[in-house]
Amino acid sequence: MANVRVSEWRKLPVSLAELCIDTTLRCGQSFRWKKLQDNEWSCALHGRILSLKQDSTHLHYRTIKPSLSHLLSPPASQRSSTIEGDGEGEDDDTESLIRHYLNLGPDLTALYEHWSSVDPNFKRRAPKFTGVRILKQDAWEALICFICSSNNNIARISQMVHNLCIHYGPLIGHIGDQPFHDFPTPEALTAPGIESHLRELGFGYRAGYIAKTASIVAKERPKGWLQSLCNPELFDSGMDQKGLPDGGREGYRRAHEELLKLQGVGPKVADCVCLMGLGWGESVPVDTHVWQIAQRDYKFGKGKNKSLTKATYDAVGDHFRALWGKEAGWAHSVLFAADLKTFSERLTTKLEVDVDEVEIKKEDGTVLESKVVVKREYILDEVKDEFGESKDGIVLESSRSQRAKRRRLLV
DNA sequence: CCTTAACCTTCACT
DNA sequence: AAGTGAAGGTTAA
Repeated sequence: MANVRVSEWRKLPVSLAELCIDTTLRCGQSFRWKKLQDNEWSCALHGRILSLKQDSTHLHYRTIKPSLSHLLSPPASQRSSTIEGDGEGEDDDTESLIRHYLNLGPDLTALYEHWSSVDPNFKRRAPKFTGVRILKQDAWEALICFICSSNNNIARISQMVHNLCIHYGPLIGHIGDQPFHDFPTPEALTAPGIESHLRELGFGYRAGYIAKTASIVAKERPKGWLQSLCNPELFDSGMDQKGLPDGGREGYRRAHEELLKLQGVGPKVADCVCLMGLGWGESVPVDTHVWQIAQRDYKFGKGKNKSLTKATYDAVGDHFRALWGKEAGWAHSVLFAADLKTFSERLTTKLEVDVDEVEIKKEDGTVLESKVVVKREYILDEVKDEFGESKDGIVLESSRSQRAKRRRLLV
């Protein structure tokens, strides 16, 4: 196998309120992280495989880098293994990469407090979704990933992105037999015949969008064009709404406008790129989920804003910017996460556990089998308007699958 | 400016 | 078991 350098585990002090990787890496803002083993997340970034895990007080990380020294390395007989120990010294830039990518600067606890103080709905929904941090992803990767996201679900988006990386991105290394590729460059995605190939790979109509957008970015835009749309200012505590215009700052509006000129990029995708790739905190992507949240909790969907037209789209964003302030898109992502089916189990709190003994008998009363069945009762924690019918807030089954599981037990 | 239909594919649910 | 609808939408008419 290839020579690689595996670093030791290192750690940064981070509380779960400031960052919860299990939520942040699954909430649909990034699509390449893989959970390989016991709560260890890995992804290829900037020429290395970065692995993360966390406990209640620290974020732990390590890297696997391809070794350049194999060109002049001693014969295998003189080495104990192909894996060398912690090769990095003081020149390791991994910590700064992590701080940047995970956007560890902002005081998330303070931000949650602010959003809670101005919005009772946020205050009610957010407690079970703490530690949701907006990542600073590569803008090009975010652009292509969110082009893939149209009319799609997170599982398939992740599969499509994986396919992109496998076929067009550079191989960085392996963990076990799992290959890790970095995200392909715009140039790589202008390869001849890429559209039909992507169609074969199951991208559907998005194949054309990706091919066209890659071509525009690689050939019709100056180098560094996408990065030039970035928010230049460092994060300031950002809780002042002063100086935040209705439609957001000028730089944000310009970035959004520029992105709309690409293929397969509408208002929602452009906002995702602005928020997660370009650092514009006031960007509020309004998708079907957020539209439903806006109707359910913020009185949208009536009168002038009956359907999600462009005008309504802007009105929803403006409403949230006025309510939450400069980092409105961040607050929006917390509520979005709270609405994902992936996390729906968190909305139900175990109320009690009943243990029943069930006997299976023949007609004559002979006991064939006796087993213990655990019956769970759930109460919806202050959320009484979704996830199943609630009777006085009490729901006997949290989901259909729960019901099916129990039926299986009883048979 | 608003409204519709078409667009690829997968998967859970009926 | 085949059919339907929705999944972090965008485009063209």
